[in-house]
Amino acid sequence: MAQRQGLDAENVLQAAVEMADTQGVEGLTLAALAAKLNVKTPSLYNHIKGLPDLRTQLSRRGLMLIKAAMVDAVIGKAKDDALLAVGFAYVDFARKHPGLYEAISILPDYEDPELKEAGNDVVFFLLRILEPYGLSEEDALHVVRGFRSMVHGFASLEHRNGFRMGLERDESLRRLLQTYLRGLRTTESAT
Amino acid sequence: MAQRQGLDAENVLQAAVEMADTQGVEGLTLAALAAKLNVKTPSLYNHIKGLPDLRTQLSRRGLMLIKAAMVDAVIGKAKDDALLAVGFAYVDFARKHPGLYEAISILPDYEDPELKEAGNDVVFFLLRILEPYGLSEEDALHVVRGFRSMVHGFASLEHRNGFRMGLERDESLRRLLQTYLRGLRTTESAT
DNA sequence: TTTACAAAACTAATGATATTAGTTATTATG
DNA sequence: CATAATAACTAATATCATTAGTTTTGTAAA
Repeated sequence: MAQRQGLDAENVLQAAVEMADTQGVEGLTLAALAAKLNVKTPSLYNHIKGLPDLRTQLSRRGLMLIKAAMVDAVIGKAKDDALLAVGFAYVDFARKHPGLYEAISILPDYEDPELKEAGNDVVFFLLRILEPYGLSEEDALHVVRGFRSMVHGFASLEHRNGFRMGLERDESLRRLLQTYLRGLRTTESAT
Repeated sequence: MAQRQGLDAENVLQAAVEMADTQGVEGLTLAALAAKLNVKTPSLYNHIKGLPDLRTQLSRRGLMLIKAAMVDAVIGKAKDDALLAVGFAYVDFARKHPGLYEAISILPDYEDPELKEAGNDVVFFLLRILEPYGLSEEDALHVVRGFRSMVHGFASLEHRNGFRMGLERDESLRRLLQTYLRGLRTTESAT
């Protein structure tokens, strides 16, 4: 016994991601993770600080990946096309990585500086997409909040089986975003 | 010892609501709840089936109360005014009862029939508010999904401290809903 | 090649939690 | 007043996370 399994921090995080995506964040326990890695639970502490730390790492990784997906989606697109693509990329990420998405949205540690920065990154990214609209800074920030609310709300409800009617879900998202964007065109900023 | 505390199911649920609203759903443990009620942990099992059951009850109670708040908010209002009021009632409920709101949105038991019904109730309520718009049934259902996504997303992000810019949050919500509603006015259903 | 050190795994122990079984005490009812 | 229902209790078990201290293993230096 005591065969080395060649674990390292990245290894463990990878396994945690898989486990979260299949079992949900609730189901990600150190006991189960250790079993998956053919190791006793305390051995994990050579690679992570503990469960809260692991969850924070999960959030960071998730935020990094979802931002990458949004950046990728927007290549070669501008204005409404770009925003629509970003919205779908966001929701698709949540579909493909439910565990990571939970980790993002549950946000174990509000004060983690890396998480704060990654969050701000996303906001700045959205602001840049909004540049061509020529909004004031304040207006743009409100729009960013609105956009985040829409896509997060949609992804979150969908994840929880909140949409039970037999109705195309992609179509619902498309209409939501397009209706909002249409409203934006006919806007005089505040009412 | 063994003084009766006069507990019953409603009592225990009330205490659980308070604890969830102050400590968060995570912080609601049977051990802490029992301590708050001056009772040993196993005594709680005379009034609840267990922790999962308690959480389900919390969800049911939350859904009931948030629907009541929305119904109340809409009295004497119609169309855009009504929808705006409902949106604000929803978000305000989440602000006043963060624990109950968490319980609603985490949805411990997808399959609980009472929860299903309460969820459908909310959808039907929204559909009735949409009646004056004269939408087709399909269009209306998409709008309901959109509306729920917006208000849930907003409430959820706000709850998680997702809005860190120093910007009026009520104003962000107002603009989000109004922009969407404006888009709805200029719509030809599908694109 | 051998030795020595760092790191990875282990065992053992502790403390929190939920849950179940079985017991005692209290209250209400016949 | 007696009895039955029930609310509370104690004791026990199982699952977690976590810490301390030990053993093993791999690697790098002598």
